Amino acid sequence: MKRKRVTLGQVAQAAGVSRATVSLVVRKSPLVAQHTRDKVEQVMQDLDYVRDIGAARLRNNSSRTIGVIVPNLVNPFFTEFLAGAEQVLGEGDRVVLLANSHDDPKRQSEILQRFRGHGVDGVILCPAKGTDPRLLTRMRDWGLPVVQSLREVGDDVTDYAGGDYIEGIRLAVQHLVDHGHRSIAFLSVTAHTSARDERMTGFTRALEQTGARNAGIVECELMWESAAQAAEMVLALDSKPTAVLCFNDILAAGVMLGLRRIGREAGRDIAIVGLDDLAMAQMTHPPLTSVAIHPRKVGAAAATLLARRLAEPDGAVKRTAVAPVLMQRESSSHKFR
Amino acid sequence: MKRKRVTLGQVAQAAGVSRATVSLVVRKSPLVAQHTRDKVEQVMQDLDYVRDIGAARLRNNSSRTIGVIVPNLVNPFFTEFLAGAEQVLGEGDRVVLLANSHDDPKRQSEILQRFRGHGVDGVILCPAKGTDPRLLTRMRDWGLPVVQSLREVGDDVTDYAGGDYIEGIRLAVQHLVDHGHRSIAFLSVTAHTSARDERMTGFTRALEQTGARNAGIVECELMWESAAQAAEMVLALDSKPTAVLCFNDILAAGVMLGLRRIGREAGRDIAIVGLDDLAMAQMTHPPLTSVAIHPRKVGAAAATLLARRLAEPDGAVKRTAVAPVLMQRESSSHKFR
DNA sequence: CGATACTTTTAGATCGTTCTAAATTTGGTG
DNA sequence: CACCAAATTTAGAACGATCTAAAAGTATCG
Repeated sequence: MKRKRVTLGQVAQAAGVSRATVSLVVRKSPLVAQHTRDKVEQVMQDLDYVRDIGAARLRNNSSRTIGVIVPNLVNPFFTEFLAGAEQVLGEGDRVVLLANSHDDPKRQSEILQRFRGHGVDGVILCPAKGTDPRLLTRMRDWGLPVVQSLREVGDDVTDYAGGDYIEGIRLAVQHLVDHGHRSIAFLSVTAHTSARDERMTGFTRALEQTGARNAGIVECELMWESAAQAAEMVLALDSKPTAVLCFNDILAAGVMLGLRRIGREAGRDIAIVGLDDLAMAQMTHPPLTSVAIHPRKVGAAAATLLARRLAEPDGAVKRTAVAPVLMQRESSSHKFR
Repeated sequence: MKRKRVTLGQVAQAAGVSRATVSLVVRKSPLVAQHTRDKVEQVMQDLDYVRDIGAARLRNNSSRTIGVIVPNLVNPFFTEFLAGAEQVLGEGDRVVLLANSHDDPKRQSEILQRFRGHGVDGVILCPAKGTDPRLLTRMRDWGLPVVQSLREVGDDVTDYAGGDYIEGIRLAVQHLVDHGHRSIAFLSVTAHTSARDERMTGFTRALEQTGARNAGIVECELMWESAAQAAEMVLALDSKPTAVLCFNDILAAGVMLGLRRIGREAGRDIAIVGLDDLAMAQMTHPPLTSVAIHPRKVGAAAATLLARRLAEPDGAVKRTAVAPVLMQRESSSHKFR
């Protein structure tokens, strides 16, 4: 029942030219005369010819296929990122091979092998936590171009696109200080990733710059339930924070929920600020002040970097940082003093 | 700089056997003697051989690649779906080619052509709104197996996996009636998809079964802002609904927000029930009663259906419906009478 | 020991494209 | 009209796997 493919050869025959000529037409080479081009294109239309990119790759080594590996397909932050990358890659007439590493380096390796087998031209990688930096040199040995994104292992060994969390946190802390807060706590996560480290340095640095006090760091898992439970621990801090800066919006939403459970209201009793500015930030109660990181733009930037790398394999390593923007809402709007 | 691929031939040479034998080993054929198998596998390890699936497909016509087309990569409902499909496909050692149709049939066609060019074994399709049913017969002519999912065009012409919205809405209406509601409004969307039609029939049918009154149907766009605005229209209905059933959780969250803006509180002044039970349903204020549709399970089911279809191309058309579950929360917990 | 029946292995064609190098056509010129 | 350069076209060998059909190796048996 499986329909047979229409091949270059069949088109060639029908158009009365050679296979090579049709191939040139397909690839829009300027070598072929206008009137043959027209004829061949007509025939391709008529026969519903579709070029077999796999067969082409066998010869010219370009599959127009990019592997994208994310650690979590349920986290909207990563799906926004993915959407941005897919968009740009699609516009470049490339196709996305998607896989979810579940933040597991072993699975991540398997995925890479699979991608290699499929002949991807390059990979956009949000490295799983605990990824061995040597993975990147192995990939270089394989001749497989990588762009890291959102997270990073190794030092400047690949191109990288990310949000600027250091600046993002500075914006958030500045905002809190402007509203009279002097004692700020940070709700962080247990998992160690570059994303976490970056935020931590951002936090200490911002405190130095503004002169506010570090009211303590509370850690929880990257799930809103866990953050809700952490609310008590935050309130129990000796330094009595008047504001909590959260690792991301999910934790921020969780902590607001937890606060309400114990009779406190974010925005009134304590200021809460998130990071990421997911769509949900506008729908929490109260609406959540958050720093927009624009994951979609980051995804688009990663795709652009990779496209450039493919065009120019030996160019200098490049980094792109998307500028963050503070979105002020009610969870931190009261003036404190 | 591009590293050369290790080929079957090189492995064969190093192991002192023919290419054909190595090919048999790769494909785990029982024909080859244990001791040659061991030797060859050792050599493959040593040389870091990776089988070129593209080249293989050229000969055996199976790329182990599945195209997945969703209309929206930002909507968590679809990303959960995607996660389920990716999971199952990955376990079957297949790989996902992902694309976003942005609910545009034209773009959807282009994507299909591209997928065709890449030699996908099959496609999981959530058809864009306005998809011409003839698309499916065209795909059949191409010999391209499809499973439709979540939405459907044409009548039983392809396999289909979806949530059972009719039953889901019945559960929701029953729940509301059990809590004393007699006059129920429906907040729907303007876009015409099978998903919408199914919910509408579900609604009328559930009303018949329970004897509750249709308090009117309000339409808005599929965005929470739009739903927030629709809140007033709902309250303005002549029939004074005591409960609103919403097309999905996004609209439900939006309408709760809109209600609060005009001084009403969901769960106290009016009951709100959503559909889908996204993660956000637990984080709204108040927490949202919703009917879980389990998009991840639907995605997994779609992948399973497609796998079966590939194994058995001429089997009977099959449908899978995932059973919905009511998740009762505070947005509808008060008893009315 | 030769015939028979497996079990393993293999040579060589093949999939649909692109590449290389050469052949052919076209056009201009003296 | 013969000749050279430029423009166009092409034959045939790749690419890396799998398939077919047949060859080579082993064991069993009378």
